[in-house]
Formats: sequence, structure tokens, C-alpha cells
Amino acid sequence: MNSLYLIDGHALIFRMYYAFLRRPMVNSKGEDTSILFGFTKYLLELIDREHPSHLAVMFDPPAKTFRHDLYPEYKATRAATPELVKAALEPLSEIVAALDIPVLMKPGFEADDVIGTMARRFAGPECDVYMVTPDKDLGQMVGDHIFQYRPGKGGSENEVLSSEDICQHYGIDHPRQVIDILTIWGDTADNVKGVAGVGEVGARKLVAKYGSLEGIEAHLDELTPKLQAAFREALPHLGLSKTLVTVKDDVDIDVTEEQLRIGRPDAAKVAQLFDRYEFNSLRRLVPQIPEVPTAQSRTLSCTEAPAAEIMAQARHDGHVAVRIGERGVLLACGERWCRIPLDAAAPLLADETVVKSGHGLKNTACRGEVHDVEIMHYLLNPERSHKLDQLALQYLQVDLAESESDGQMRLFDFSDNADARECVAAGLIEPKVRRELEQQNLWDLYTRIEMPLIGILADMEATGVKIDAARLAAYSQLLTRELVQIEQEARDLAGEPALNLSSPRQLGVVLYEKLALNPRVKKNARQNYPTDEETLTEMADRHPLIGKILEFRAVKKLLSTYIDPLPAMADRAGKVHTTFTQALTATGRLSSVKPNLQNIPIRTERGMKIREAFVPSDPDGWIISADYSQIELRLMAHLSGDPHLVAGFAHGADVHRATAARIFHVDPEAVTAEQRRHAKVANFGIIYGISAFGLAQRMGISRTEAKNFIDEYFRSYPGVKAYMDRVIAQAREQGFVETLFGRKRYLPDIVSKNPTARGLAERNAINAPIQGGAADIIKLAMIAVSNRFRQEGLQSKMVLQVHDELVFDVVPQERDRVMEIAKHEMEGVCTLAVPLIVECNYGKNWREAH
DNA sequence: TGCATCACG
DNA sequence: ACGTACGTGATGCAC
Repeated sequence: MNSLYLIDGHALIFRMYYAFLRRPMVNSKGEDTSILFGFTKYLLELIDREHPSHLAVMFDPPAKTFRHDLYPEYKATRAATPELVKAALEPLSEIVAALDIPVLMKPGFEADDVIGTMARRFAGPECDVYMVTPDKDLGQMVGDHIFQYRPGKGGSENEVLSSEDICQHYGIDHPRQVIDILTIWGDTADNVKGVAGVGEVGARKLVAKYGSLEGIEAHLDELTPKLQAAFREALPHLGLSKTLVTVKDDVDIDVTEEQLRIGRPDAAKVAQLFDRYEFNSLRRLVPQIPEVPTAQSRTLSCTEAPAAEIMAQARHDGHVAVRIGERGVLLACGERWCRIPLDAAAPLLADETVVKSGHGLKNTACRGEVHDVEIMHYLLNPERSHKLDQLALQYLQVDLAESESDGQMRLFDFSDNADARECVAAGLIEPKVRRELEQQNLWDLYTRIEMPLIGILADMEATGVKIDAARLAAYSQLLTRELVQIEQEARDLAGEPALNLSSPRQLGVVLYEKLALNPRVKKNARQNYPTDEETLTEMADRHPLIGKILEFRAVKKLLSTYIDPLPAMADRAGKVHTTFTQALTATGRLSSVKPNLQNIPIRTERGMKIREAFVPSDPDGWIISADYSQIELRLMAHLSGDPHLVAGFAHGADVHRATAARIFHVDPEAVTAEQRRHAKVANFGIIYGISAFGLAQRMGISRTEAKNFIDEYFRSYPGVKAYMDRVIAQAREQGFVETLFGRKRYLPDIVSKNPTARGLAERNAINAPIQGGAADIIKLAMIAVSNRFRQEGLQSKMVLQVHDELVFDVVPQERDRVMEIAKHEMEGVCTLAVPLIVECNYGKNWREAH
């Protein structure tokens, strides 16, 4: 199968222009090489990653296009092209030409049209076409063997969009309907007028319902009066708008398949250009030109060996390094390596008598003794980088980016063995990191907690959690209608029909200039007025618009972060699979990404509706949630040993009420609701390393009152105060703090002369042993629960961990057994000065299980 | 990119 | 004097 990549040159240039705006790259001659560097790097990395068989770059021609002839105001509202962008075009063409990549331009047409034409012409059973662009316009051209390849934002991964993806995103049946959506939506950037008052969401819904622009026009009378009027108003110019947003796919352009075929760079020319612009780091991506040797580093020596020999040696040594490569599994013993298919490696990986070492081994079949240097290094210092190239530099003095000394090629020749070098490097790093862990008494933490957790997290990710997509879809409809309504009301209240409620800048202007709701407020560092929730809530009584803004934001958040994306991320079984990150947080907590299932709403009624969509995979099954009650405050009680706080956790007692009783010198029964609320806020503050300022903010009292409150708290719980002083002193002496289980966090700023930095370090010193200790405890609980599930052969699955809560997807007949196991194992993880209490409930969904 | 905003524990 | 409660991730705007 051939693959043709069509690069939208201008879009990529603009992306790079913005990416480097704050910190431009300048060479020793003082030239700004940001765009050239970013563009070239993206291009070379794309080739290195995707191995295209054919490739071309499209640029917009400098002169006007047929769209300007049709509509003189086309793109008239655009700001002038930045000088840096203009200046980049010519040198960039030179670089691209030197790489033997064709540049296509057609006078009178935009790059989009040429891309559309090429895609239509070359896509077929023999060739997949990838249109490399972040712009939504080309979505209309996606189809059989035609994909949109969207560069990732901010270093994130590139995204390949198929016809189904486009349809799913817009809720349509065919990508051509993107044209109708764009026509109605309009395009501010190109000065193309759509239907006034209808945005992306509105356009999507209308096209989804009526199929096309014509369909909508035929059923105008079914629309709301406002919409009807808007459409009638827009009708005269919609035809033109449609032409403008439609990508032409029949441009007369003379190019053959042979010209697009990936060729060989002109090495001398590329070397000369890279020297001129000082692109030293890009040299490794073009193997035909010589590397510039890096002074201190050396390359890694490693040799390929027969697979049978490596496997035999692995079994003999009881140790092998593993890495999953793009073309099979890499195995290494010392500096010798081999590459074999996954199924051939599977028995060795599953062999519990062989220690597997490597970097990032969670998503491999490796089980048993797994020495993952990424996680091992995380325990040495969670806040340093655990990337393999960093570790290789530090432990092996090797630069993994450097090719092997035999000059293996990277570009246009994919026989390079970068993944083999990485596998060998991880294997050589492992004993060195292990020695450090042992010296610092961290090996136990690794083998008892982190290592067994790797496979458990892998299983949880693979199992996934079932989502009721239909329920979310229905809720999306309902909330979207509410959102449109709120938006309209807000615009009416503001008297600004085009107000973008998502733009803090626009809101600021309306609230503070037009309505002058707070004449004293100042702009922040970025010349914007504050529109954060706290500020707005304070002035909510000054204008009804503010309430609408807050409501808009709340609903928008739920829709755009949870309700709409979640169903799209489900697999065919309706399950979503998060990724748990085990080597990220400073304190030892896990994190959850893509999607983040650790921040599913719960605090509002609208939010809780989302939890109703988290359901058991068996329709007759149950969701069980087991959460530690007050685990962090219990840890504070244990660590401080304060007798009053410990007593506050006496069986059945309400700890916040007990705190209020002590602070306010009243009987627990006499505590008012407000007193209890304040005590609760204070208890949270204690865990975070309380400050008078922070407490004052959250309790809505003055700083002096907050100071008095804290003094009273410390008088009531002298052990807590003593613990805080002790742990800060310890941090100052040792440079780090640790949890009950020895997990460390380094706090170099604890001796800083900058009071702000020092204050933060001191609060970290108080908080890290508590937050980290709670993380240790729930990790141990996960291991204990998982062991019990295995021993007893349960079918139910642990599916989520949310810091102090475990969530289970339970088959009908195991409900009571799982409740029992979860509560028992979680409570029995360790013995503290206060009991560990777990609240466990079941229900037909996650909400009911609380 | 960098920031503001807001979802969770 | 200096600007603050602890730990995360996703989205969207504006540059």
C-alpha cells in the first residue's frame, strides 16, 4: 500500500510562527530561524515516523485566487501576514527542494484546492492519502482512502481522522456535509458570512437534522422564528459562501505519481543549509549528511544476535531487557539484542522466573518480576525526568539520538535500529538504578507497591469501564438546548449579539467597560480583566448577565469535557479505556489521561447525571464504589499523634463536628452548621499546609480572623502544630520528606531566600507525606484486592482508582462478595493510630454506588 | 505555545 | 517585603 502525504504548507508555517512567538530561535548570525526550524523538524519527523511512499508540500500562491474574484472581501478582515512568515517562504522552499520534496502551487487556487485535487486524483485501493493540516475545511475531502492528518497541539500526538471520525465529530452521515456546516457557520478568519447567530453547534444540529443547506431551506417553517429570520436574512449570500468554503477538487495541475515518490535528499545542499541555519539537532534525521559529533557523549555499542541465542541466554541468566518496537519485540542481554515477533516472545515475557527490565513496560505482556526503570527512577526523585534518553545520558553517558557509528540511515531508509539501542540502554541502566534504590531503602517500596501495581493498572486499562452512550447522547441534546438558550439570554442581556461567552477577553470588555460593573478592577498581567468564577460570584448581584455567564460556563464545561467526548472514546463494546500514569505526580498519586476518569463531575446535580452513565458491563450487574473516609486527615492524626485529633476519629464520630466543638469550646451537640462548615474547611487547610490568606479566602473572613482561627486550631491540637514544625525541620535537614512507606519528595526550596518559594516548599513538606501516604495505602489496597479476586476466581473487575476510591464492575452474583472483599482488604492494609474506614456501596451506576 | 478556567481528590 | 492553601487533566482562546 502506497501512502501519499499532502502537507498544507501555510497552515504549518503559521503553527510554527505561533509556537515560537514567545521564545524564538535565533542563530549566531541573529537570524530568526523559528519557522524554518519548526517546519523542517515537523517534516523530517513525519517522514521518520510514517514512512510515506509519496509526499508533497502545497503553498498558497502569492497572488489573488478565484475566491477573491468572486468575492472581493474574501479574507479582507485578515491582519497583514507577519513579516516573519513572509520572510520564511523563500528559504523554506529552498530547504524543501533540497530534501527532494516537490512543492506544488497553482496560480488562482489555494493550497486547499490543490490538496483536494491531489487527494481525489491519487486516493484508491493502492494508495492512502493523508492531508496534513490542522484546518477543519479539508474535512469535507475525507473519504475512502483519504484521511485528515492533524498535527497534535502542544507536543501531543498527531491524529488521523477517517470518514467515520469526521461524521462522528459533526454528527453527520457524509464528510461532504461539512460544506453545509461551514456555510452556515461562516468563517470569520476568511470573512465568509454564515447565518447570523448560528455557530458550530447550531450548524451541526441543523445539518444533522435536515441533511443539507437545501434541506434546511425546504423546511424553514419548522425552525424557531428567530432562526427563520436569520436564514431569510442570510439566504442571498449563502450561495456565495458555499462556493467559498467548498474545496475545488478538479484543479488542472500537472503532476505525475513519479514526481511525488519520495526521493533522495541533495546531501551537500541540505548540509550547507543546515549549517547556515545551524540546525544541528536535525542532522540525525537526514543520514546522508554527516553528524556533528557531540562533545561529551558517546554512542552505544550494541550488536544484533540470533534470537535463539538471546532467548536461551535470557532463560539462563534469568534476566532480559524488553522493548516493544514498531516491527516486533526487542530482547536484549547486555549489549546483544534480537528482534522477534510478539507471539514468539510471549512465553518468555510471561515466564515469571525471568526478570524483565525495560522502560515503560506496562503495556507489554511482561508479568511477574518487572524492573521498569521509568518507575524505578520515579521513586528516586519523582520530580525529575524519567525519559529514557535522559536516563541514558545520566547513567550511560550515551546520547540515544546519535545514530550508530556505522552510519545507519534514518530518512528514506528505515533499517535503523533505534528501538534496539533503546532496549539495550534500558537493560544496562536497570542495575545502576536498582543499586541506587537499594542504597536509599527504596527497593522495598518498588517491589511491594509499584511493581505489582504495573500489571494491575494494565488490566484495569484493558478492561475499561462501560459507558451508557445513549444516555449521554440524550443528555447532550437536553443540555445543548439549554446552552443555546442561556447563550442567547446572555447576549440579549449584554446587548451584544455576537458575544463569545467562552472568550474571557470579550467578557471582560463587556462587564467592565460597557456595563462598568466594577470600575476599580484592574487588568491582569496579560491585559485582561479577571473573569474567574470567584470574581464573578462576588459581583453576581450587580447584573443578571453574570449569573448567565457562570451557568453557561458550567454547562459548556460538562458538554465539551465529558458528555460529548466520552461516547466518542468508547470502543465497540461501549467501554472507555483510560491510561493510568504511574510515574508522574510529585506525591505518588496516579494520574489518569485520555480520558481523565479521575475528574468525572459529582458536585452538582447536572454533573451527577454524568455519573449515571457509568454502568456495569453486565446489564444485571452492579457498580460498586469503595472509598476511604477522611483518609488524609486520619493520616495527619496518625503522623502527628495528636491525642485530640486521634480521639476525634473515635468510632462513629463526625470529625468535623468534633473539631468545631474543640475550636469553638462547645459541646459536639451544640455545634452549629456554620461552625461545622468552618471546621471542615480548616481541616482541609491543615492537610494542605494552612496559611492565613488561603483560609481567609475560603472561609470568606478577614486575614486577621483567619490568623486567630489558626491559632485557636493549634491550641486545640498542639500535636498537629508540633508535627508541622517537625516535618519542616526535617525537610530542611535532609532536603526531602517521606511517607510512612519511604516514598520521597525533595524540597530544595525549603532553604530558599525567596519567601514565596520557601512557603510553598514548607506547605509541600506538610502535605506530601499525607497525600503520598494515602497514595501508598490505596495502592497497597489495590494489590490486596486484586490478589483476593485472583485467589477466589472472581469475574468482577476493578476498573477505576480515584485517589481515595476504588470502583468495581461487578457481575450480579458477586455483589456481596466484592463489597466484603473491598471493605476488608482496604481497611486492613495497615494499622494506624486511628482506624481506616471504608464506605462501600453498590448501585446500577456510579452515581447510585455513592 | 501559554494562560485562564474549571472538573476531580 | 511578598503573594500564597495541596495534587492533577482537558478545553478553548489568543498569540
